[in-house]
Amino acid sequence: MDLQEGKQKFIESWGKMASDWGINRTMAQVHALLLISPDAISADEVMEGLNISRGNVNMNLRALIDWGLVHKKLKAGERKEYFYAEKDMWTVVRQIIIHRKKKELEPMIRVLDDVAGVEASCPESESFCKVVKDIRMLSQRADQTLDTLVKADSSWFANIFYRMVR
Amino acid sequence: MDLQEGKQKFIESWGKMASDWGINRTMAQVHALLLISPDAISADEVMEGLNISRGNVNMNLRALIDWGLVHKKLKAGERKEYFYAEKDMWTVVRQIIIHRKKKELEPMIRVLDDVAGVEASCPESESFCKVVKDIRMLSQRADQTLDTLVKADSSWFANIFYRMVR
DNA sequence: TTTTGTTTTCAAAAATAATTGAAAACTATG
DNA sequence: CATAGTTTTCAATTATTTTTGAAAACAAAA
Repeated sequence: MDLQEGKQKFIESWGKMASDWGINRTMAQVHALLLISPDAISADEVMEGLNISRGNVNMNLRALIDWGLVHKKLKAGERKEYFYAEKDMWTVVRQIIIHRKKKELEPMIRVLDDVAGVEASCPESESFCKVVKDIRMLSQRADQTLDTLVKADSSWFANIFYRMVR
Repeated sequence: MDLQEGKQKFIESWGKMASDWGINRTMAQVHALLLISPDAISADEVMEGLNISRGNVNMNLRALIDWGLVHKKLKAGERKEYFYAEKDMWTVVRQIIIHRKKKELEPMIRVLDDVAGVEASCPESESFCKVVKDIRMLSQRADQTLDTLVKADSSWFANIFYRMVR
């Protein structure tokens, strides 16, 4: 496998994984392309690199910036904008956690809190109340843990998995 | 909020969360319905409960059984099949981890291993090799950790988050 | 074997999500 | 202010995913 082929495979695979996880495939491919670019590149270069339209590139770069995974760079004396990816993988993981937690876990917890109000009438539906209680507890634990995780620093992160399994 | 409303909200919310995570919304709603049903129910009851077609119910029950989240129950003297959800949340989490790890993380790791072969020619693309190396290491760590997790028992699981954040 | 109740399949239809591309909106510069 | 380079928007199109429903397959009982 040569370098070009390897890059291609990496981009495709990153996109596939993302779409399995509910993230737009193209967004992940733009991310992958930037991750493996030594320098910041322009929207035109992304268009060309992935064969996608200008509008698509613009929207996905915007989303990536919103997720904190990509940054803008302005080159002196040039009007064009350049983009580069955050390459520190701990920061990438942290940003993804922050983003998805806010958009997905937190709303879920709010619903579970609401629904838990029904628990007053629990005896009449033990099954429902038990499930809500269990999932709610699990979600809250996850929420707390993720909060701690995102506040942790890189070296702590490097050890976390090791600590978990020891 | 009354019980009926609470159940409805729970089913919708579970479905929404699932589709955010790349899981078919209806599959999750069938799962939610079974989770909050005190007894095993038939495909007809699922059809009626969620207003979906027989084919859809059949396919999603099948998928849930494949994921190890739902089981079949045959009642003596009846030809109809009944279904009930696994209610132990640790088992639910474990089954989801097993399933998604096998279908998504492991193929990704295989691609990264392949692509890492390019590393031989690394000096000519430091950026690419560095990213692949970092993601590969991260994925392998996650893989090992998840293996340990799925082998762990329920009480261990109950403590894991606590241990992580202490 | 035939009938009847039930599950399964899968091509076609519907619903949802992503993409395009051209026009509008910006914005630096002359 | 006007021009030109660039980014942004978004209605229309295209692609993908999900759902339907009727027919086929299956299996227990008559």
